[in-house]
Amino acid sequence: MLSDQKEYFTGKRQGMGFGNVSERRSAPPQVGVSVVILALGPDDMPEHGATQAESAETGAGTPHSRLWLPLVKRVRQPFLGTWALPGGDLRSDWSLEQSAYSALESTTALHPRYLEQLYTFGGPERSHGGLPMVSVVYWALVGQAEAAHFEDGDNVRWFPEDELPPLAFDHREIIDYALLRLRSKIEYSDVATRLLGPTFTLRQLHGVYEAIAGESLDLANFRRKMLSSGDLEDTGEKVREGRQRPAAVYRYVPQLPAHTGTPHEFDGSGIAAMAKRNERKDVLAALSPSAQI
Amino acid sequence: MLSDQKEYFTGKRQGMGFGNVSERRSAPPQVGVSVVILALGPDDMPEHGATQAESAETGAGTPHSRLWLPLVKRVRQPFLGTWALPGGDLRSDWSLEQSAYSALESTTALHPRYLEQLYTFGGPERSHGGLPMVSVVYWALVGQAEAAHFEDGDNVRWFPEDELPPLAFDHREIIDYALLRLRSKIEYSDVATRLLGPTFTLRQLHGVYEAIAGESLDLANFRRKMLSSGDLEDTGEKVREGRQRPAAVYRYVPQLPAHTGTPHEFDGSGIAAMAKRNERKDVLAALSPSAQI
DNA sequence: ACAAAAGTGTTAAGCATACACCCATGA
DNA sequence: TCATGGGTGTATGCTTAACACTTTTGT
Repeated sequence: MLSDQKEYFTGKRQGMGFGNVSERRSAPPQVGVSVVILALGPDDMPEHGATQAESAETGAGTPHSRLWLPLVKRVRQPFLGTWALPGGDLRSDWSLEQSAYSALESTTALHPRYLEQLYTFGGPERSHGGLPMVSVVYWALVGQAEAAHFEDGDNVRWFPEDELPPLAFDHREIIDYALLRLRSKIEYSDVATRLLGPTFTLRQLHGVYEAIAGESLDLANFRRKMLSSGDLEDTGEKVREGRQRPAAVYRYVPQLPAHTGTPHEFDGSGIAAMAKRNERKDVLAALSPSAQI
Repeated sequence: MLSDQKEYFTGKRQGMGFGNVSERRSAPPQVGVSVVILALGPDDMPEHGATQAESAETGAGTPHSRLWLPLVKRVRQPFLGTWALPGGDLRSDWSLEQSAYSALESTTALHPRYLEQLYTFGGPERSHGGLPMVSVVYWALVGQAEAAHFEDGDNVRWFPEDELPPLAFDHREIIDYALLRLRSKIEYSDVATRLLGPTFTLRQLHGVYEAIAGESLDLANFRRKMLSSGDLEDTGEKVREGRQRPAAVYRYVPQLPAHTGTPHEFDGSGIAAMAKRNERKDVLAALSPSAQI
């Protein structure tokens, strides 16, 4: 990741004079932040109409959208030229969340609808010749509309979750873990809504669940379960996705603003500050998760 | 942006002399590790026999054991003299888990039966005049027998979870979060067994669940549920706790060695290394969790 | 009218809960 | 033989899952 490479060179340049290997080994590690950014891919975007119909024909394959994530190409050793997670430094005058938000924003120009600490990775085996590095990793969800821009930059490119290139450091395992967390969390949390826009039809939400869970869910029961949760509010609008009967459009309105399982997330204060700093108040409103551990 | 950031920080670090407050604020924070250590308290230790019977008489109060945790008294500013979580430095030649294990062991001389990363805390608001600090926090469970020693040292003391003294920094919130995680995890994981010894009766296990969940569970149903999980193996032994019929003794034997929700825990390799280093192989065997996220 | 998707109803199976009951043991 | 905890049986209610069915819309 970027921060890994950076620290590597920082150590070299700064001339701290590591006398030998053992001295360097026992020195405290550097810290950085990385982000696994997830968004629904363009495969079966309902907007694209035709794709939807023909993919439904396919017997065996799942006609679901896939998850995509942006990676950045490393411009330094180790792993020069290899794809890696977006990352950056930890600033001590920012919260961890803010640092993660900043890393996300500066590499992808996206604004997440969800941001949560994933895990902190460390240990000697992940340096690969660089300086020892502890990475506080966050994972983020980006809404459909935002992610639709999908402007692959020169050093940033989106990849589907199941067709990842070789990755630097232990970033492959980190991504796998993020996907695991997402798949786990979708069953008892509201994260699915964060991959769509602020409003959505039940069929869209159903599609997200199926895409992420990887199994097909009875639409009728899904509908009932969702509606009985009381967290979906009918906007009154109707939208036609295909050529048939229009579907009701819902908005996610958490009834009990419970915690997500991580501290700091009772409110989105960290995000709020970030959003404010960047004059994007809408992000603020979108980020008030409600779920259980 | 990232490269801007990098140069920025590189320049700052090089001199090592932080000129003023704003420069110090933007410098990268230090990293450390802390541990929330939990064990069942001596309140209603089944071994003590008599206590068990009389506490059952008490109508309103819960006769359950309480959770206790060891705290250390700070010998530096800020918060000099205040109780705080055990902690230590991160060594770059150790895994995070090993560093946590080491911090735990060196302050309490205990060997945990469970160790898992809790969360990483950071941000400017937690310094309180000290250096900016990022704390990778682990939580640990210690078995009944181990914890029974309970030798309060000069600077280490055990406190019951519901009678904590004022704590340094944000350690109170950290502990609360650890308890939240424990209470959440006990419902779908095997963590309860880690608070007892390697073998236990169903009644003992039931007691742990009640103590942690805070609600009373039907013993008959609890028994069925546990046995039907297939993770309990009858050792064939019988033990009398009171003066009545002896109870069967079980051992926890996870059927599917699934993951706990955190990476690195698929095996207890980090712990294994630590245990080996300290010539305590039994710890190794005890640490192979099986649960879900 | 027909096709396709939106949306509702109905029933069976499974699981959790409550609690009645029998069994084993020492005093 | 009695008290106490160990251990089993069973009825009830709720949730889940499966799928048949009705409704709405554009063609």
